[in-house]
Amino acid sequence: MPRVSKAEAEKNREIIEQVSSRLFREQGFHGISVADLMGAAGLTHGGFYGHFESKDALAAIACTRAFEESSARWRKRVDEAPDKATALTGLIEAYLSARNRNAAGTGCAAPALAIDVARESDDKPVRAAYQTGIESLLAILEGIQPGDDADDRRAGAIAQMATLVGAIVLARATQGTALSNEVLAATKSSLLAHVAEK
Amino acid sequence: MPRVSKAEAEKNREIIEQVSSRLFREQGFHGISVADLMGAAGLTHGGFYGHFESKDALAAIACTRAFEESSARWRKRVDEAPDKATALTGLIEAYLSARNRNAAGTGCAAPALAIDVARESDDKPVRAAYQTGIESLLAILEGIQPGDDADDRRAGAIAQMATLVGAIVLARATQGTALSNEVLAATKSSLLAHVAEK
DNA sequence: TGTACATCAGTGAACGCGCGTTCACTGATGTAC
DNA sequence: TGTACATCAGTGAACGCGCGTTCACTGATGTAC
Repeated sequence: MPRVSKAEAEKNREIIEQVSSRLFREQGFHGISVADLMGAAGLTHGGFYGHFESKDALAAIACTRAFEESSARWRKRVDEAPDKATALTGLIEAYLSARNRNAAGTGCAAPALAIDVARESDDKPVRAAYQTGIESLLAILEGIQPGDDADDRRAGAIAQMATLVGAIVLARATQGTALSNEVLAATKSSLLAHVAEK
Repeated sequence: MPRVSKAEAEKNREIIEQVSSRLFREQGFHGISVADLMGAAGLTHGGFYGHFESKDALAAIACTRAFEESSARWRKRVDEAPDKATALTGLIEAYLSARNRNAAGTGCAAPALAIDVARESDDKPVRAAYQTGIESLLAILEGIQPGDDADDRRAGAIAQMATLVGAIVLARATQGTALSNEVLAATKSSLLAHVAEK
């Protein structure tokens, strides 16, 4: 069924991006092919280059979308919380849940794409997209840190981010073992204790 | 030059494993080919299956070796330190250095292979190798934690491990930017402050 | 509003390429006498 | 110690396959009149 309406073509592009954002997080940039991505979007592979310049270009777009998803979810949580401390503890608990560990495709982009991005060469567009994404998550975390000193809040947010990302990465690598649950539990209680102290 | 002596063949196998351990950490299990691994070891690709059953089998061996390298380095540091507290702070500082971030191939296997391992299916031999490796690093970290309660020491070691791994993963994904250095610095001072409190 | 036709979103075959793995072959090693 | 020969570590061509990307083609869409 060739020559679809302009509105439908735009919808198709939207679906490709959405599906890619999920599948790249699950399987990595090189773990899923253009043909599989297009197939998951209900299309055939040939039409891909009508929508995107290259697979690399789509990777950057998908990376940006994945971070936007996470940012929106974080921001919503912060807005709905009665105060900053509640927002922070709620965010930590949700992040370090079995649910988030088990669903790399719909979970935070930071742990899901980190190593893929690290292995891409500096000029690949996905690197800039990743950095922008991390900064936007950090900005939210900074906003709910305790304390008056902005530098301290940023440093605290960065350290928390590292812990959250590391815990998910380790829990996923050991998924299915007792250690995996232990990682989530121990990290969660450490972070929450640290927050409670302040 | 076919039919090399038995001793030389064993040395070749050793070189392949060593080179693979480095290159897998740098580029991931699927980021480097059998032919490239053999080439890096000074051989041609055809001889590979005389040494290993499959690329997956080598991945598990290389993963184990990479963790053994890290464990040996950690243990040496602990043995040479005047006390546990010094060992722990020294280990944290070395781990979160630009040097370690820049050298994925010779650095700790935990952050380098985590996402690769997470994406392998459960029955792949590399998953067990990764878990064993993590446990051996955790055992060392547990041994230099402050406090009398063994459960607390284990939980503390796990949380520290998550933070160390997350910081390196994030620093590598943002390598070349100011944020990358910021991640190392902020995480280091957070961990060291936390240790000093105890 | 209806007709004629240019546009172009999507199709599927094809491109060159690199992958993991296999295999017939080579010739030095290791062994039996 | 020397000789004859079986062994087998390493070579390089070849296998089937999947990859990212290109392209001639199709036929509904969108537009000019």
